Amino acid sequence: MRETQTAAEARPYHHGDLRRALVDAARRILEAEGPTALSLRAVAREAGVSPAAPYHHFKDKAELLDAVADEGWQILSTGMTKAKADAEPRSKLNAIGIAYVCFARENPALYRVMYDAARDKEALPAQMQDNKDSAYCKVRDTMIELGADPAAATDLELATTAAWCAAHGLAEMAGFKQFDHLKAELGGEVPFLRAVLAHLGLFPHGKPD
Amino acid sequence: MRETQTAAEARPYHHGDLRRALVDAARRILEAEGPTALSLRAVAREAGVSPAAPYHHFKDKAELLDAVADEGWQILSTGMTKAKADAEPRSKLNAIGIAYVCFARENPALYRVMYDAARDKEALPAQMQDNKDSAYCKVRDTMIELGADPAAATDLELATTAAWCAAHGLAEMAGFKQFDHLKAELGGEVPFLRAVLAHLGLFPHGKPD
DNA sequence: TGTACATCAGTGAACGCGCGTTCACTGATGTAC
DNA sequence: TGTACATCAGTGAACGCGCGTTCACTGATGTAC
Repeated sequence: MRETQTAAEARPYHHGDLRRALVDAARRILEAEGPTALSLRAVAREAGVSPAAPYHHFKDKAELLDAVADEGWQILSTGMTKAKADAEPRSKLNAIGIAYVCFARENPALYRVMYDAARDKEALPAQMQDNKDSAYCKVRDTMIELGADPAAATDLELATTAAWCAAHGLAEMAGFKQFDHLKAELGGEVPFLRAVLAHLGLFPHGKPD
Repeated sequence: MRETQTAAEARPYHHGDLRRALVDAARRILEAEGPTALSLRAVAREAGVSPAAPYHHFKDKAELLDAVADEGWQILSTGMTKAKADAEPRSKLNAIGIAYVCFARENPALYRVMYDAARDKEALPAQMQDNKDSAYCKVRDTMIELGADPAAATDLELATTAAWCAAHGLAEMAGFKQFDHLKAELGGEVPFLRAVLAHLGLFPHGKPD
């Protein structure tokens, strides 16, 4: 398996799949040192190539970051799909919400890169609204399954947006120390997340747990 | 009025209130060029002093940023107080929420600095939980006024947190192009914000408008 | 009221740093015949 | 199957840049006598 290769490891002159290796290296840096450490040079270093090598695979730094962000959205989408499949019908939306927030909490640096990339374009990635499998459509379709009226298009979009906002807000806030005592009181981070989402009304949960 | 002075303007060797001028300069840069342009040197330049001058007033860059963030929290708090005072009793919470989101949307760069500073400390500013006049306490107290049980401490905190998350999430999402058609359909940005908050259930509104 | 002097709040030059990007190059690969 | 050659994917040195911070300094201020 090549994707966990580190800088010093021997490799032929031609890499084979440097593009892939660079994205992986970027994710390793994100996890270990956070978003501020994510420079093109650092990524090349981590992948064990010269600072110029990435330019054969990405036009510039932004394009690399876009690729990293893209992968993040895919992973998130997969996690949401799985969470939905595993949940009982009535708690599907709740499960998706928890999966979303947990992804953000487990990959905070990656999550930030995803949103920063989106902010630069002033748009969330196109796959969100168009792609049938996108995270956005998953939330919307689940709302319909739970009884939302698919004919009331504006209302449905507003509800989906509201749910997304709530999850995003919670994802960004959940790390603050202010909430440590609440987490302790409720028995952990996930119960805390569930409790906050429950207060947001949008996330009905069937039988708890 | 000194606070709008620009770099070239004549001024005596001793500035008078350089600390104030630096914070103002930082805010001008934020508004004009965004958070990535906010370097210590740029702030000094904008204030019309040498790059070393700020060090007589701030230990380092982070301390200047903290001061900027602090001012942001104060302005936000003031805006929320005013919004609450102006609203009818039953729509006070809704008014506070709108004021919060509008502040963030009108000062996006400042808002980001505020949260980045908080993230670095892994805590929202102390004034939030302790200070009777803080934004956090304002939301909580308003919830009590609207009928929340002040004896159910955990539940009250969860509800306040949920409201905060929703507002923060909306504040960060509202700028994306995806929502342009919703804003158009609903007649502007503020109606859109109201509609999303309404879906979040936490923000009861008395008579609309 | 004047003067000596400590203190304060600036200056401007310099430091080392890591960054994104470009360039001329070279080693490896694969295709045409 | 062997060879010529175009193309691809690397190298490594160099570019200019702006950054945060430090330093020895100096001009202005205010206080003690």
